[in-house]
Amino acid sequence: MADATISGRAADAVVEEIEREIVSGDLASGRLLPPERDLVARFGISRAAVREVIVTLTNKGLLESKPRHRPVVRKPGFDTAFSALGGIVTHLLKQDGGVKTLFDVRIFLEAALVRHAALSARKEDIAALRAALERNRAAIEDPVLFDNTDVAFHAVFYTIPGNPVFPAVHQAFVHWLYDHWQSMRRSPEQNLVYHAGHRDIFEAVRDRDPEAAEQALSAHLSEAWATVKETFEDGATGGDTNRGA
Amino acid sequence: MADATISGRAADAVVEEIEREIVSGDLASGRLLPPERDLVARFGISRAAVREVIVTLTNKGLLESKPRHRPVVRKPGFDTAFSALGGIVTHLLKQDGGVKTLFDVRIFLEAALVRHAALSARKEDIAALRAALERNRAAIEDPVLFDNTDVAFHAVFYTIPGNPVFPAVHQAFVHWLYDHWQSMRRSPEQNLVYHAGHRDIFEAVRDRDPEAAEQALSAHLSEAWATVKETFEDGATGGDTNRGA
DNA sequence: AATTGAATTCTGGTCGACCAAACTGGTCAG
DNA sequence: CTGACCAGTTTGGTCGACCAGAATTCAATT
Repeated sequence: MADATISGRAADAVVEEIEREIVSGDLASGRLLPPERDLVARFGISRAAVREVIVTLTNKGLLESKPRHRPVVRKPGFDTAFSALGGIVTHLLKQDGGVKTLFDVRIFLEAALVRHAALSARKEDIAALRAALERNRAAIEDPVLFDNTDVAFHAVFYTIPGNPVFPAVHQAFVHWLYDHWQSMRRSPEQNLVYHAGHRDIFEAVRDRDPEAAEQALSAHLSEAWATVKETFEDGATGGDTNRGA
Repeated sequence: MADATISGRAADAVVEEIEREIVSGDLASGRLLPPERDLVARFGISRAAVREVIVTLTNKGLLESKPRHRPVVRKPGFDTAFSALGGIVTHLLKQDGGVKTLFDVRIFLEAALVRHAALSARKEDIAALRAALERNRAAIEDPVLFDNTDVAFHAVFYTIPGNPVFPAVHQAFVHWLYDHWQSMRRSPEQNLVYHAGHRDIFEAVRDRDPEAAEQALSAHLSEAWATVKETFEDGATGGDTNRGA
């Protein structure tokens, strides 16, 4: 499968070995990978092959290699996994309805999360939402800060299920959509509207009304979409996402 | 970003260029990538660098390179994106509660999908579900076929929203969980139970009852989880055992 | 003694050459 | 005329060497 990719190269065995060592903790996260030459000696392969191994592991997200430095070991987390997607998704977004497609997914997922929150949020969760909402309100005048608090507010919903995958997904969404999101520099008036959306969502959740919460979330994001959309629909292809297969 | 992650190398510029060409269609999907030497000549870099480019693109999922053959261009799709995750997720699953974490996500997402289906499935969708259910019923005696029809039944829900991301996600789930999934499920009696679960879900969707649908799905998958769980909980959650392969 | 800067060494980046498998075509036997 | 075999070419895989930037060390100066 994914590991054995499709290769048959000598490098592959080494890739698996290093992967094992990283996962098992023999190569602790944060540590530096041994110098390429050491690996050459250890595995009896050429430097080029080692190099290939490093590139592969880097792309897999298990290593973080800066231009001229030793690669740093990074134990994989779900967030790591999603960041590995980055490259491809970036291109997918450029294709026809890419952004809309992704945004739709976000709406869908977040609607479910909000519903879930309305049904099973604990007191602490509600408190966290309230706090995030307040910070969001306080930042209405500050474009940048509002942006951050906006993201933070939504982020809370991704943490409520307590499953590490959701925050990772959220992070990925933010990352991927950030450019578009930002193209439409927000005005205080706009922020006011968004904040109102957040408030509606919060209140519905607080009142334990899943339907209303989902509805509010849906309305809020659809609204946001309508605004974002304009930023890159100067002459769009018109194709509307759906019905792909 | 993925670009910037490793960048600094000469190879990076080439990676971006090739990426562009693939996305733009200049390098059509299915075609073979030009020989490495051609690229060497064209970009004025060494063979090793070209090689690195190819490895990178392969890992990104834009190329499919078999051991001793010319790489094949693969236009990225959302499915491609998820398959890129494979390597990491495979390892994540081996860590402590990895499988459960992922399975929970599946339950969560699929519950939302089922609910969505109950609310907005079209006639064709219902018909597709009915057909899938029937095929599933007919296969109760056949372990392998049942497996396939089981997956196929669930798959229908992922297609209903009409967003290409969901089928890709489903495919990824199946891929990642398949091993565990397969460790058990092989008795007709068990299949009977599962089919009943499917039927309950279908009927709820058909009757346009989102609550019941979600409930049925949740029960069905939780049940499946309970069974799957046993297949790898012989010793348990705590110590992470192995080193082994 | 502390600091700084230059020389040394270490390490990653790049390259060109060599090897072996795959592909091509052309020829010869049936 | 057809098909299998063989040689030449193409092309990917591997390697060792060389280059340049980064880290380290150590000594000279303040």
